[in-house]
Amino acid sequence: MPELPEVETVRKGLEKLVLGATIKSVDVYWDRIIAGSIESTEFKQLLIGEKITGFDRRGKYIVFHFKNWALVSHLRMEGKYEVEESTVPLKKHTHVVFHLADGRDLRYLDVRKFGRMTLVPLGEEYSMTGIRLLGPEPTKEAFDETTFFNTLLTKKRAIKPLLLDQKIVAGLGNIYVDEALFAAKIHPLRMANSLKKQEVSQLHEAIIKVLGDAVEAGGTTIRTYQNALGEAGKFQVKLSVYGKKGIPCIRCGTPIEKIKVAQRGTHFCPHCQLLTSVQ
DNA sequence: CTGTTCTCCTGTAAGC
DNA sequence: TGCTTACAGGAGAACA
Repeated sequence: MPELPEVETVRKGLEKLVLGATIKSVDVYWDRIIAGSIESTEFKQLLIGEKITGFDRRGKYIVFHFKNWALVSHLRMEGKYEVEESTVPLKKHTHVVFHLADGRDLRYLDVRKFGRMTLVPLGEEYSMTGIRLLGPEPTKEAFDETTFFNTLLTKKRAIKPLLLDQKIVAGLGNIYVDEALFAAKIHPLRMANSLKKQEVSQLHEAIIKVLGDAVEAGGTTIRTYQNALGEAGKFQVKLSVYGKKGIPCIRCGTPIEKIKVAQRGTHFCPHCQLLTSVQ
């Protein structure tokens, strides 16, 4: 599933392939993909003749910029964009097609139909629901360690679901949360307000590193992209715990365990990530 | 206000 | 072999 690194890779791919393109018409095959107050009928009308002037990203949201509008797109679990000549037959699970003036299509596909795109007047893209309440980007510059520590002190909740909440820090999903907690040697069920300053410091560093490394890995394959956006990068990222149930921990050899935390599959090393805080 | 559970979706894998 | 059931999960709504 796309988390921040994959979304950033998709953004770069879109920039490379369709920046400056003009939309000739739009087809929507699954109305619920189009969210917000502008519904699909109006959505299709308003985008006719609009030129894509830029692509931005905030957390896991991709923001298309037009002269008068912004299109905020969230891929959720399995959303993806593809660029094809408009003569190429549509694949199964194609829900939105932007026909471009140059004869190509920008197509949105999504097997589970969880993804959403919202059209808003230019200038309102960062104040809309979802994007407005996002925490800082997980970078050294934007993500302040002291603020993070102080926020965690006020939260009586397990650390994993808290990190999945995009209000604390933007961009983490189920995979990279497990990876960051493993890197910081913190058990996913530890109460946020029980974490010591040193642990929060390690976690802060791990989040920045895990996501940063993955962004870099995604970026290395960008040149190989032709039509599909955001797929190739995944192969470059090597994971330590996610999906490694039963496999020896790379640090201590103990088999990785899988449990459920807040309905999510959660992977951790029972030896490196102790629940009892004996530090 | 805070924290938890439910809901949306469909393909894949497991179970009988 | 073929049917049924469990599972995967981001984020917003509904609920406690």
